[in-house]
This record gives sequence, structure tokens and C-alpha cells, in this order.
Amino acid sequence: MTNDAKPVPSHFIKNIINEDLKNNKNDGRVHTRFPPEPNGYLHIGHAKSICLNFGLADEYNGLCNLRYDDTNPIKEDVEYVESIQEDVRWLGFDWEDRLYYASDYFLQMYEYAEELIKADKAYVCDLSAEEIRQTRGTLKEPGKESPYRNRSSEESLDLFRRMRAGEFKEGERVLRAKIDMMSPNMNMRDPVLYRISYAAHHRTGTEWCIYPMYDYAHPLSDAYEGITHSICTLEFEDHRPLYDWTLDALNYQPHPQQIEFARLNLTNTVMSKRLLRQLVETGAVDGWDDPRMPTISGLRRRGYTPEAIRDFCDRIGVAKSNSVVDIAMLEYCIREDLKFKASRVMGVLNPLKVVITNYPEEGIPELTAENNPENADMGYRPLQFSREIFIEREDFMEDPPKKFFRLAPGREVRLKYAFIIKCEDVIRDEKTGEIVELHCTYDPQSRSGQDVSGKKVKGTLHWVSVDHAVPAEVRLYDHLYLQDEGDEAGEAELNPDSRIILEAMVEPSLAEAHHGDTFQFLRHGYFCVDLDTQKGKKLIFNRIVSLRDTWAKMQQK
RNA sequence: UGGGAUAUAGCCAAGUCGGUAAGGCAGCGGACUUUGACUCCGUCAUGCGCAGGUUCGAGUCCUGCUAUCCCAGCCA
Repeated sequence: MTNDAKPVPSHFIKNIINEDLKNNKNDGRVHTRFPPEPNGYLHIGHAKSICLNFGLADEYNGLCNLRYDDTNPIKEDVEYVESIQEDVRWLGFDWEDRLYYASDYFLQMYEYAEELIKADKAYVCDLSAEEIRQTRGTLKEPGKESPYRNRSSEESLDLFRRMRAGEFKEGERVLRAKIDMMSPNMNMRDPVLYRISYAAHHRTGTEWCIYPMYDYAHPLSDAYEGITHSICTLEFEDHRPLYDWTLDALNYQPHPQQIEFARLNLTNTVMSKRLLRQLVETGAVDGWDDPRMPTISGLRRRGYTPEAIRDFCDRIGVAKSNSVVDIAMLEYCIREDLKFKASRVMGVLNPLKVVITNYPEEGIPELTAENNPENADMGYRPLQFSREIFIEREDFMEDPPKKFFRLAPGREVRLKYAFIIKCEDVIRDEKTGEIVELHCTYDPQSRSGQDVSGKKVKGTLHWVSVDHAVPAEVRLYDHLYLQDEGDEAGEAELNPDSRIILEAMVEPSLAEAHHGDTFQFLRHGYFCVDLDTQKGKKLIFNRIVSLRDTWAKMQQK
């Protein structure tokens, strides 16, 4: 499209790949994967990983797989596997025919485990979960070896086969790697490789009653798929020795390399699946795709575009330091993208009626509005002016400060795409004293595009014709402001101002808008149409993001 | 003296063999403007967690500290 090639940001993972390529490691192949567990909806943090993995494959002429890490049946569901594919596709990435499931490899993994047992590198342990926990030691003290650690390979193999055959109850036995109970790395203290679970798996049903643990399944899945660079987040750094151990134990080749990077954090929001789930389950939000949610589906419904999200992921970079990205960066990206795509239209969120007292009896011919001054290809549309219009209540001040450029008694402003008007009279409600109406005169010489009035005004207002206006629901969103208590119990509390619903008046052309269309309401920001089909196609606009407002900023000072 | 990792501006982040601190977001000042938007121009680290050392020269190398994050699931 554009030729201004955006400089592709460099980062440490590319340095590693470049080095590997130079040494002809992996025969010059680059093969990555995005490996979500289907236990929830994808969020913007996953988008970072998706863009990284698929982006790297793209850039190095390699491949990227989509693989479900579905090794824990009790947490997983087909609802999630479907939403994940939809979201990855929507973001603009294509795994082609490489859609895999760790559960596809259960048999291979099982056979590998038998080999491990025969090689005396794994054993069946009869300790209870509680006993294993107690003998694991602490961060500062070494663990104790299980009394079952040294039983014969034959006995372990027999027990393991019987585990698979369903002869034991959940929790009765596990398969453990025989590594080192004295290791300073907790993950190496004879980690559990297989546990018994009779829960139905969303794909394999009841075919299996033993399931591999992440640390065992992940390196094998990567190896089976010929992954060269297995990119994951920082908390798995301590697991890397186990990742390598699993593949090295039987000298398994190829040997993918695990590389860790820092997960995304955003100011004023929360990325924890636990907290997001809580919002959904308590009904604090309307669902995983509520426009307030940082989920991909929430952002999509809010009106974010895949282009904006990908641009964001490029801009934030990839590194190993825990960081919190300012949400202003995301907001910048969506403004930047919508700037050329969204039609500029007029909507009044808090209407104040204006009567044009010198409006001619014969009426005024149709006006013309430019759909997007930054993108001439988007064309023009007709616009109706009339004797009565609505303007934004906050665009009128009876006693304005010096720098107020909008309407005030005796002042003149331009109505966007239309005429210059002058405020002649302020009409109040007799009882409450509230301003209910403004009486203005218009200057017929000042018509937009053919202004011969010679007037110069500082302010331009947006407006809608009372006769033609279409009522619409407008939803304004604030940040989530969730408190993450960190540990288990933490109750997530939603910012009460996170959604404000207004009854607004919008210009008539919007009556035909489609679900998902994006617009810029002049001065109010970018909005996305979210048609409520339940309520007979009621027009709902989600505000994606506001415009930068230097006037509001001035007032705050 | 458990182990692993990280530290460059308000935020994110480049910085390959040591050669004199990219870029973006936010901010600030100004120009322009029929969106107080957009755009444009200018500005924003004598400084790289701290303290020493090596060197003609250190964000990069060495030594010693400090702070923060992760790890004791039969979760991923």
C-alpha cells in the first residue's frame, strides 16, 4: 500500500534467530507456534505473542503453527477453541493446514514416557499430592526423595500401564521424572509428568484417564512439529532446564530452543484471565466480548481494527524486562488507523435546541459534506439544514472565558459544512431557569464552500437538524481500573464509570449504518456501530476512543 | 550467600567488535486549521539502578552492592 516502509523494529529474539541462521542451525528453518490453552478468550496480551510468532515466521520465510495446549480437560472447552481460531484469523494471521492439538500426541507422549521409565528416568510415585508437596522442600531447603523413587523400572512400567488402564483412582499415583530432589530449581525436584484424571476431554473424551503435564507435553509437542524457536513468557524461564531435560533424556532430535520474553501489561486494565473470567461470571460485564474487555473480541466489538492492534504490537517491542505499557499507546494506534478509514459525521450527545429565526420560508438547498478530509476517495454526502437544529450543550456558554471559541450571547460561530450563525437570544425555562433554547440568525452569505460574507470566526460547531435527526444510543467507555489483589481471593472491582450510556441525536445518513462500521463524530472521537438486533436494529455506537482535546486540557489547568 | 531473571527519560524501547546515548508514546512551545482534531516545526537523558576499577575512551569489560519480578499445582 504505502511505500514509506516502516522500519521493522529489532529485538533480542531476532538477534538469536539471525545468529542461528548464520550458523545454519536447523538447516536455516524458522518454525514457531502459538500455543494457547483453550480455557478462556484471547486478550491483547495474547495478541503480542500471536504477532510475535506469526510475524517472525513471516519475516524469516518460515512457518507458524496454531496449537492448542489442551492437556488439562477440566479447564478446557470447545467454546474457547472456536473463539481462539476466530480471533487469530481476525487479527490477520493464517496457520494454513497447521492446526494442532497437544491431545493429538497423547499416544506418542505415552510411548515416550514408557521409554523414559525403561531408561530409569521416570518412576511411578504412590505419594499423595499432599505428601509430594511436603517432601518437595522449600525455596531454601532441598526436598526429600520419594520412597518409591528407586523401585524397579519393571514395577513402574507395570504401574504406569495400569494407571492408563484406569485401575487407580485420581490422585492415587503419578508418573514423576527422576531428576534431582536437591536441585535449587524447584521444577527439577522430580516433577510430575502424568496425573490421573477421569474428566472428559473436549476432544479425546474418555479415551484417556492419564494426562501429561505442561512441562512434559510442551517440549515434545514442539519437537514433534519441528518447531525451531519455542517462544514463551518470562515465568517459564525456570522451566527451561526441564524443557531441555525432557528432550535430552532420550536424546530426542530435533531440539527446539525455548526463548522467553516479557508479557504485556497495560495501564488502567488487567490481563489476568482469572479476573477477566470473574467479570464475565459475575455479570459485571456483558460477556467476554463486552467492549470494555481487553479481550480480542472485546476490542473488536469496541471498534478496534486488526491493523491497529498489529501496529501496537510492533511499536511496544519485545524484551525481557517486566513493563507496563501506557494505554495511550494503544489509543494512539487506533486513532492513527481510523484517521483514514472512518467517515466524519455529526452527532450531538447532549442536545441544545437552536432556532434560526431568519430561516427563509422557501428553505435552504441541500448542503454537501466531505466524508473524510484526509481521504478524498471517501467522497461526499448530502446534508439537510433546517430552521431548528441541535448543537452540543457544552458548545454554548453564557459567560465564556477568554479563550472559549464557541457560541455565546452575541457571538458568531460556523456550523460545520453550513453557515455562520450569531446568538441573539437565550430562552430559559420560566420555573427552573434552565436554558432550553437559543435563538440565532444565520448569514446566508456564509454558506460553506461559497462563503462571501468576509467573516472570520474562531469556532466551528457540529450540529444535527431537529427534523432529520436520528436518535441513537451512545456508549462512552472509560478504562477498566480493576484492582488485582494478586493472590487467590482478590475480588475484581469494575470502575463504575467504565460505561456511560447516553441518548444522542445523530445525522440521518447514519440510519443506514451497518454493524461494525466506524465513524468519527466530530470532536467526540471514533465510534463503532453495534446494532442491537434484539431491539429492532436500535442504533448503538460504542466510543472506541476520544479525540485529543486540547480545550479540555486547558480547562483542567 | 536457595535458584532464575531484569534495571537506558513520565511510559515502551534500540544500542552487534568498548569510539562519545536511535525511534515511538506522553508532555511542553509554536504554526496551520470550516473538527480546539489532523498535519507541520521546535523541545524533551553531560546521562544509562548505585559505588568503585580497567582503558586514551565504558550503557557496553571487571569487582562489589541495591531494587524489582518469577519459582514450593497432580494448572498452563
